[in-house]
Amino acid sequence: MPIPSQAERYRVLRDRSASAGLRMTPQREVLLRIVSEIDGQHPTADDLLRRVRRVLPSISQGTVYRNVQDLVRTGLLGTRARSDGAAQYELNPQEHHHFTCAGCGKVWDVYLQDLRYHVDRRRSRLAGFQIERGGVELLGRCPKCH
Amino acid sequence: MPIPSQAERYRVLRDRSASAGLRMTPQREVLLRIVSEIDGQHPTADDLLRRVRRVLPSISQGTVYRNVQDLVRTGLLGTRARSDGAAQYELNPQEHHHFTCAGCGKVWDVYLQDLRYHVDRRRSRLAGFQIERGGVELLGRCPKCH
DNA sequence: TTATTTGCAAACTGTTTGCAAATAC
DNA sequence: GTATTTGCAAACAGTTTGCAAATAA
Repeated sequence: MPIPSQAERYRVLRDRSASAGLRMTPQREVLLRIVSEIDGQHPTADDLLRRVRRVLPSISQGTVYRNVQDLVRTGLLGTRARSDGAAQYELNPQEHHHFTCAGCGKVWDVYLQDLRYHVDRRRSRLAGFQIERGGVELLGRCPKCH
Repeated sequence: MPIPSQAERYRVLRDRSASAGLRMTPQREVLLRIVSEIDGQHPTADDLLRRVRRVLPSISQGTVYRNVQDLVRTGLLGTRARSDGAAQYELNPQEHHHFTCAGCGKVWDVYLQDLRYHVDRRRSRLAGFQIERGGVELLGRCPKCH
C-alpha cells in the first residue's frame, strides 16, 4: 500500500471526525492539521498543545487535551504509555513496531520482516485468553545517546 | 534453569541491597519480603504500599515510594509504564514477554519459543542505532473480559 | 435553536522532595 | 559517631472536570 500524503491524512481525519459527530471548530481544525503533518513521531499532549499554540496562541490547554481524547475515542489516535508518566500519541496508521532509546527515552517506528514467535503454552498461563495482536518493542541506544 | 524459590529470591534481594549499600531497616525488610513473594504480577507502587501496610500499618507512603526507587536504581526491580499514568514494577527475573488485556489493562507474563524477526532496514530509519534487546507485547482479552 | 465546544480555574492522581528526628552500621 | 533512612507535609507534573459563555450546524 502507498504511504498516504499529508493532505490525504488531513482529509481522512476531517472526514472521520465529522462522521463521529465532532464539530469543526477552528481549534479542532488546527489540531487535525498538525496531527496530519506529524510523521513517525510520538508527541505527548503537551507537545501537541505547544505546536497548536504556534498557530493559535490563546487556545486553552483543556481544549487541546479534550480534543486529543476525542480523537483517541474516535480511533484516530492511538496511545502509548511513557515511563515518565506522560501519555504519547500514535499517529502512524501503518503496521509498525517500536524502538525506544534507553538513554533519552525517545521512540522510533520500526518496520519488521517475517516476525515469528510461538507462545510456550506450558510455561505461559494463557488458557482461555484471546490474543488479538502482537508487537515488538526494541530497546537500545540511539546515535546521540551512545 | 530452575525457577528460584521465594526464600531464594528474598535472600538475593537482601544480599544485593546490602552490597548496594542499602541499610536493612524494618521498613525495607518488609518490602523485600513482599517483593519476593509476588510472582508473575505487575504491582504499582501503591499496590506495594498497601501490601506493606498490612504488616506495618504506620509506614509512610514516601518511604515505600523511595525504597521502590532505590530497588529500581539497584537493578532489582524493572519498570513498565501503564497507560493510566501509574508505573508498574517488574519482579520476574526470567526472560519473558507480556500479554496485556485490552479490557481490564492487567498484564500477564508470557514465555515464547523461537522468537524471530528481521528489521526492515530500508523502511526503518535505524542507521547508527544500537539494538540491545527486543520483547514482544501481546494484546487481547483475558477470560474475564471476553 | 440547541447540542457541542470553548476558556478558565480548580480538582485529582501518581510521584517526588525538603527537612528535622530517628536509627543502622 | 555519622551517614542513611524515616515520617510528614508540601510541591510537582500530567491530566481531567465543572461551569457559564460562545458557537457550529
